[in-house]
Formats: sequence, structure tokens, C-alpha cells
Amino acid sequence: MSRQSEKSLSQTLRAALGVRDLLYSGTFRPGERLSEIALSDRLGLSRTPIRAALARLEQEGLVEVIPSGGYAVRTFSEADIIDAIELRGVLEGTAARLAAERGISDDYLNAISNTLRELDEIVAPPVAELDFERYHECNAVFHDQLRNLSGSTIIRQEIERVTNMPFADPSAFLKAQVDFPEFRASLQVGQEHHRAIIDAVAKREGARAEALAREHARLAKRNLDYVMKNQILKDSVPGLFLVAV
Amino acid sequence: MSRQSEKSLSQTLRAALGVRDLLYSGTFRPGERLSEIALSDRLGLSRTPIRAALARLEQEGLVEVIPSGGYAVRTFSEADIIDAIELRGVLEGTAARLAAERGISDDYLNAISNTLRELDEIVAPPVAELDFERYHECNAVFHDQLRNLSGSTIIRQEIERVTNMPFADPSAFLKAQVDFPEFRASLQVGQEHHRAIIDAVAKREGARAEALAREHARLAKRNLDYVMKNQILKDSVPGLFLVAV
DNA sequence: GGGTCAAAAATTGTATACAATGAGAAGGAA
DNA sequence: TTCCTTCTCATTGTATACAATTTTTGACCC
Repeated sequence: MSRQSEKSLSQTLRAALGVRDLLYSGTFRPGERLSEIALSDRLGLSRTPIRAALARLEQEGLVEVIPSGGYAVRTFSEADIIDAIELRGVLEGTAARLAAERGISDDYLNAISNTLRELDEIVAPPVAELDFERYHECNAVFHDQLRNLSGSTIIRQEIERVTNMPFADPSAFLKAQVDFPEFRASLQVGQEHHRAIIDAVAKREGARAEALAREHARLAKRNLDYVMKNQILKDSVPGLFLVAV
Repeated sequence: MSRQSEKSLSQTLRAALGVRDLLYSGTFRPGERLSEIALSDRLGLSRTPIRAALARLEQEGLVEVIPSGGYAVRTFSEADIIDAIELRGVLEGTAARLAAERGISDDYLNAISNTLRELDEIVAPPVAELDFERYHECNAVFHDQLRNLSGSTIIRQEIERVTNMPFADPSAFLKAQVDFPEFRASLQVGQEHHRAIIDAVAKREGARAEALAREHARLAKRNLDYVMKNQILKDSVPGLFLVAV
């Protein structure tokens, strides 16, 4: 059977990816029922893996259970997004604080310092020339290193869970930030935050590291606020259409 | 079919409860493979609901995926427990802080104050007469109210998730606390924390509320430390046998 | 005795069938 | 029209069958 034969992923995984893609591409409206049969037809899979995928996406928070049976696209409120962003700040802050308190190895510090330097390079030139793709990737690397900084599996998993929510990801507003000049300054502010967080961790200043990580996440709240006021911008944030007006 | 006919829960739910019970009762050793067939035989269900239950328990963190297929009992380290407790403190602290910052309704405040008064009554008499069952229930109510205090669904769900881990629950060490006199004093300290947290929330002192909730969770760490040193006590903490020595 | 290879047994992943419930349409009464 | 009732159809939850792959057993060789 196709457990993992070459390029052929498990059907269940393929289903999860497929349904998630459908959700993100806006194929269904918030609150709409997700018919297992329709999905299995569309993705060319049987109902079993679809069903497993839906159960998984429910735990991820993208779909919700209908009491009478089945699943529906989850609807979010703006307050949910704000809370999710706040929560990311709190968790990344905890990762940073614990890293500061418990200490980190030189290897880790070097690795994340290298990422910082690369981000510096990317952000340094005049905003007009900013390399979007490179920034996106490098920012993801930084936040990945940050959530591993404390060395705690439990913390990392929890951050990953929250970050899975479409609009709570550290890069959620990146597209909006790059496409609209008035946003770009916040990229440099963000990079300043990055530096300060790692500086605090290196100096074992736990409280400072935690506070900074929280403040860093709050940049996203500001972006959200702006984006919500401009219909045009909304489409640049993945999954934002899941938010009920 | 048996969607929810009277007392008959869905088979999937029954499977989840059944497997969890088996895990908690120590039927399987940490790391041991959980055979779907064995489980379905044992619980008198078909493999389908068992499989769904296992997928769910994996998200809850009780079982883990075996790369070659299937599930195994998850193994925890002592560090995992410490981190989970710390995380609970952080999240409950966030709930308290947000409640303080955003304000809570008089109804909520009254409700949780009533719980506080009841806990006072329970803890007041000489320790020898402490009503275990009543304390257990009342403590659960308090922590439930606490995690709803901010009114945020996202926060509440996240606390519930972490609290699902067997040893991160606020009542995890209760049995040990009651059975062993040297522990009982910590119940009164805990109640003092409860009072202070709510006082801080009512006065909108967010930072204080957050710090207190964290410190409250750290009581559990102290208990853990003590329990880990005494083999006899270990059995009084649910799921602690999942911890690798 | 230990290690390697091969065959057998066990176990999973997936597809499909079926019964029971829920949702929705059609139709009638007010 | 609007509301209620009934009937039909669609959809889910569950069981089971089957193929593929792991894992284990056992034999053989060094």
C-alpha cells in the first residue's frame, strides 16, 4: 500500500493538505458544511482519509464540529485573531524567557545570530529593493529558532499549534507589509525587536526578553487593525476571509 | 444509528474514553505499541472508532505516532512535566491579566467570589477534617472560572489543551496533598493565591494577577519535586507512571 | 553463540457497504 | 403569504474486507 512510497504521501496526509488548500483558497464560506463526499470526489480520495483529515483540521482549529454530525468551516471573530496574536506573543515570550533563565548553548546563540545578521542585510537596503521571498524565509527561520530556544518540546509544540492558525503566523501580514509602503517601516522595527530579544536572552535578562517578544507580536495587531479597515488589503492576509464581519 | 440515542454515546467518544481509561489505569507501558485490534477487542468496538480515538488522543498528547504506522503510549520526561506546569501558569496568568485589563462583569466576579468563599469554608477547619471530594470539585470549578475569566475562546481552549495533560491539571497532586499531612499546608497557601489573583483582577492590576497565577502553578512544581523522590507517592498522581525514570 | 536472511504472521492504511439519523422539499392549512 | 407536517433524499457513523508493509519468528551459516 502507499504508506510513503517515493513521492506518494499517505492518502490521509494528502487529504489534510488538500482540504487545507481548499479552505485557504476560499472555496468554502465560513460556517459552510464540508461534505465528506464532495471533498472525496474533489480530491479523488475515499471518505476514510478525508474524515481523518477533517478530524485533524478540527484539532488545528480550522474546522469545527457540527453538533448533529459532520464538520463546517470555522468562523473567527476579529477578537479571536487579536487573542491568537496575543497568545503567540505570550508563548514566544515564554520561550525567550526560559531560554534566558536556563541558558542556551553557544551553538544555538551563534546560529540565531547568523539569522539576525542575514535579516539585517535584507532589511538594510532602501525599502524599494527589499527581497520579499528572502525576507519571508529568513523571518520564518528566526521564529523557528526562537521557539526552539528554550529546548522544551512542550513549549515548541504549543507555539506551533497557535501559529497554525492562519492569521497568527509571524509572517501573516508580510505580503501586506511589502506591497504597501506605509507598512515597510514596521519591518525595520520588527528587526530591532529581533535583535533586542536575542540580546536579552544572551545576557540572561528573562523579563526583558519576555516583554520584548510580546511587544514584537503586538506589531501584528497593529497591522491587523490597519488591514481590517482596507478591504483591498484583506486579501493579502492568508485566511483572513474566515473572519466574520 | 447510535448518534446519541439516550445514554448511548457515539462509539468514537466511547472509544476515546475507554482508551484513555486504559492508559490512565496503567494497562500499557510507556512507549508500548497500541494495537488497534487488541483495543477494539478489549472495548468491544470496531477498529474505526478506535482509530479515530487514537488520532484524537495523539492531538491531546497522550499517545504518539509511530513513524512506521500506528500509535504508541507517549513517554514523558520530568522536564516535560515541569514545562507543562510552567505553561499552565503562563496561560492561566494570561487569562487573569487579560481579565484585569479588559475588565470583567459583576456577575462573573460574584460567581467566582462565591467559589472563593466556598473554598475558604472547606480549607478553614483543621486539616484532619478536610473534605477531599468537595475540595476537589470546588477547586476544579475555580480553575474553570479562571480560564473563562478573560472571555476569550482562544485562551480557554489553549488552557484546556495543556490541562489535558495528565500531570498538568490543577488537581493533579491533590490526592498526594490530602493523603500526606506535610502537604496539606500548601492547600491553604494555594487558597491564599486564589484570593489574591481575583483581588488583583477586580482591581484591574494585570501584572499582579499574572504573576500570582504563575506562582500558583509553581506550587505544583514543588509538589512534583517532592513526589518524584518518594516512590510511594507516585501512584497518587494520575498518569505519573508515564514518566520515564 | 551471534548474526544474517527468508518466510510467516500480524498490523496498519484505505476503500466500500449499510443502516440510521438529519436536512430539506413539497404540500396543505390558517 | 406564513407556518406546520410529512415524506424523500442526502449525509454521517460504523463495520468490515482487502492489500501492502512491518515485525517477528525461525532456520541457516559463520
